[in-house]
Amino acid sequence: MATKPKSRTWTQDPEAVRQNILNVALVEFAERGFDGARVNHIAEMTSTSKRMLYYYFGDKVGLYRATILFAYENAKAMDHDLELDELTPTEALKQLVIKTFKNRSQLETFTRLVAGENLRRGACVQQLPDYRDINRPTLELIRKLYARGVEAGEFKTGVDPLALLWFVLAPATFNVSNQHTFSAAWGDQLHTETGQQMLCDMAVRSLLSLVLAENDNE
Amino acid sequence: MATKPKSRTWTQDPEAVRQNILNVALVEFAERGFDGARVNHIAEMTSTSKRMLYYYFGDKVGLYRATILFAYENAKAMDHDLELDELTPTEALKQLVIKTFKNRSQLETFTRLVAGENLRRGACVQQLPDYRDINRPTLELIRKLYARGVEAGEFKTGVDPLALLWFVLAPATFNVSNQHTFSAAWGDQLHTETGQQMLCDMAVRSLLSLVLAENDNE
DNA sequence: CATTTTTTGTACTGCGTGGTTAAATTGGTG
DNA sequence: CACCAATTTAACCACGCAGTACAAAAAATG
Repeated sequence: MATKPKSRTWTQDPEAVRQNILNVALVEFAERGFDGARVNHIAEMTSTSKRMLYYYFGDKVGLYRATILFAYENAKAMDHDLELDELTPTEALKQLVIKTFKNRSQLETFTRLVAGENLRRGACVQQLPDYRDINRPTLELIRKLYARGVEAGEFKTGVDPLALLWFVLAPATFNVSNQHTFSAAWGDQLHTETGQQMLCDMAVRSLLSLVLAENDNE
Repeated sequence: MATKPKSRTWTQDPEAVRQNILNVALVEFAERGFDGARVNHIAEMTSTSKRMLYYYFGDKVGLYRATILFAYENAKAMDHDLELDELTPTEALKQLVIKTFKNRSQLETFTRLVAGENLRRGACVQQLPDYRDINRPTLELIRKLYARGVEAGEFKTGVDPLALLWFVLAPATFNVSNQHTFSAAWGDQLHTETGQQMLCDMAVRSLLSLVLAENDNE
């Protein structure tokens, strides 16, 4: 596992320990939620001791806060591999929906963490000063993409980019964060390989229907 | 407040007590999640004592289970006031989306409870024998509606009713269960009166785009 | 009224929790 | 080595938690 600070320079150590703790905490908080998470359990899973959690993060809430930021950094790192600028607006939007949809199900941990934070009514993220900054690029991406589509005559005017973003996130998020009650209620056909393919495809089409100019096949 | 049997006659009313407990427990579980909920706190809010919680429901999990069933019963009661049979399929589907969307935001408590249960990976609902039965009518409703639409030539064929249901629930659910992180990230314009109106309208249009026959533009 | 059965209140318990105390260990520097 | 500051360990604590023991009071039954 994480090779413990047995090396010489202790100055670099704290960061490795911090990362180790955050990685473990992320899993625990995402798995059990803030209230369900146990500091003791997190401590046991790290390669350091409980005292170190408090040494570095103060208390449970402090650790939780740091974990959320950590999770967003991780998640945002994935966003960067989107290369949408070279595609036509329509194709780019399509890809964005698909990527988002697949990302969220890969990043189940992240999605669960966010769901948990919503259950807390965003108590934590509201107090993070740079939360908006973290998320700004996402909206900016869509805004530009939409503007490009309008300019190219592919998209109709008057659509709110924020609402567009909302409709990109909604299916992708719901797909993960409600899968269990949905499957339990009506079966898990939609959470098979082919089911997911279908949902993703439908998500694309339904979103495009909101932005495509009317005269598309005329 | 519920005038409890203080000194005099017992007024043997087990059912009322049960209901009272469930109402309080629903709020607590929805508010704080299973792990965050406190049996003591629930007890204090009822007009009876903690002992009765255990008398009627065994333990915390038992109470939670009963609460979930209770919440579903409450929620399903609202579903019944939909009178879709007299509308055209297209209009009926439209109304279904709108009603679902508005219902979910009214039933925030219910939605939060479900979100919490998903964080538990549906551990509870999976063990409820009649969970599927409870939810069956919802899918059945859509199935019939869709069949009616196909028959009337308004809907295209080959659409999975389950996926349709999924796309009815996704925006309505996301709207509630992710509102806090979304607002914190990009502002709350979408959660104002007009914003909600817009989202609801877009939800309708995007869903219809999935089912309407191609020859829609008269 | 005596007896049994059901419903409620009081007071408690054992344990796991978040958090802490205080000292030991380590590496760097003279 | 002596010394200091950064780090780690181990034992510890107060408290809140889910759950219970016990039985009084009300109803049901005779």
